Amino acid sequence: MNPISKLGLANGLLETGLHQAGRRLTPQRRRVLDLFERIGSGIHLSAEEVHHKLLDSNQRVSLATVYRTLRILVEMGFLHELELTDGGHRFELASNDHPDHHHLVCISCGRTEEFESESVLKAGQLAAENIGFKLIESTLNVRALCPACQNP
Amino acid sequence: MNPISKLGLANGLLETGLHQAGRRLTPQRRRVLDLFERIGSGIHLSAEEVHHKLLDSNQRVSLATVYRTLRILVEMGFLHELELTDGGHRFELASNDHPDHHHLVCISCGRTEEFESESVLKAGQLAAENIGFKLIESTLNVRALCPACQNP
DNA sequence: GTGCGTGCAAAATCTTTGCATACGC
DNA sequence: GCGTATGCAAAGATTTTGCACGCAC
Repeated sequence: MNPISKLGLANGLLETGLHQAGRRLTPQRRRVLDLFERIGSGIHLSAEEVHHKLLDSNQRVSLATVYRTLRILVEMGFLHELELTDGGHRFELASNDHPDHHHLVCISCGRTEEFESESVLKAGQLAAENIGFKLIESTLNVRALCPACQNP
Repeated sequence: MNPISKLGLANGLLETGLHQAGRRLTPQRRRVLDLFERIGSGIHLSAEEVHHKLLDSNQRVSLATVYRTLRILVEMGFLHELELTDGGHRFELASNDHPDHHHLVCISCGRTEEFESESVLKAGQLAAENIGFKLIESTLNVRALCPACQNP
């Protein structure tokens, strides 16, 4: 799966999904999703960072529209919204290559790594079933100290 | 372990811990921690809610002090800071009865349940070790649909 | 052409901070 | 008494909203 085909695929899905919801495919919405696909999965951006990166590429999108678009893309499943321990929310591409990955965050320097775990998925599924919940997704946030911050 | 003895214990720990850090045990700090102990573990409050509940009990503490105190209590390990999917941050008592518990959140109505899982803990530990991180704590957030919201 | 989406600026939230006063130690 | 903590109000940071215009359909 090369970047070109992924990009085309996602744009098609984006258009279809928007139209089904009575929404429109605008250049701004395409620009936001394209940005995430260009930088690849596993990168976490804040709304502010998305805005700046777009401006850097000469793609003018207002910050308010970035916020509105991020919310829509999360709602449609193209992006995941992350709640790591620092301030504002961050967003990343919801990639099929890494369907259910988790985050390790260094509480000292903020360095973030990702990992996957089948047993975490199963444990979440089991816990949900036990009380009649239907699992949608689960994310494990591990707060830790990275090697550099363990030996200052 | 009854509520009285727990309350006394935590207040002693609070005082000792504060003094070790050159800080002081003030009525405001005691009020915030007492509130969390009165309502018990497993309840998640926002700063705003803490403030209102204290006012309801005729315990005047300014909102700014609530924020400052919550940060200190988290830092000292008396409270856990949660990042569930809705807006602001929430806090809960860090109870020894439930050392490492996780959260199931209904994305439709916000209903929140807790559960524990040894395998989640192990998976986080393993992932941290693999890249040389030292685990501090891990929390699994499961987004799901509760029974009521599955059958509207 | 219709009506959703955008940009702008203002508003709304949520949280932190500066400073004078109060009080724990 | 010394120096931290508080309360208040103002500032910051982040996110949302109202409105007129533009553009996707």
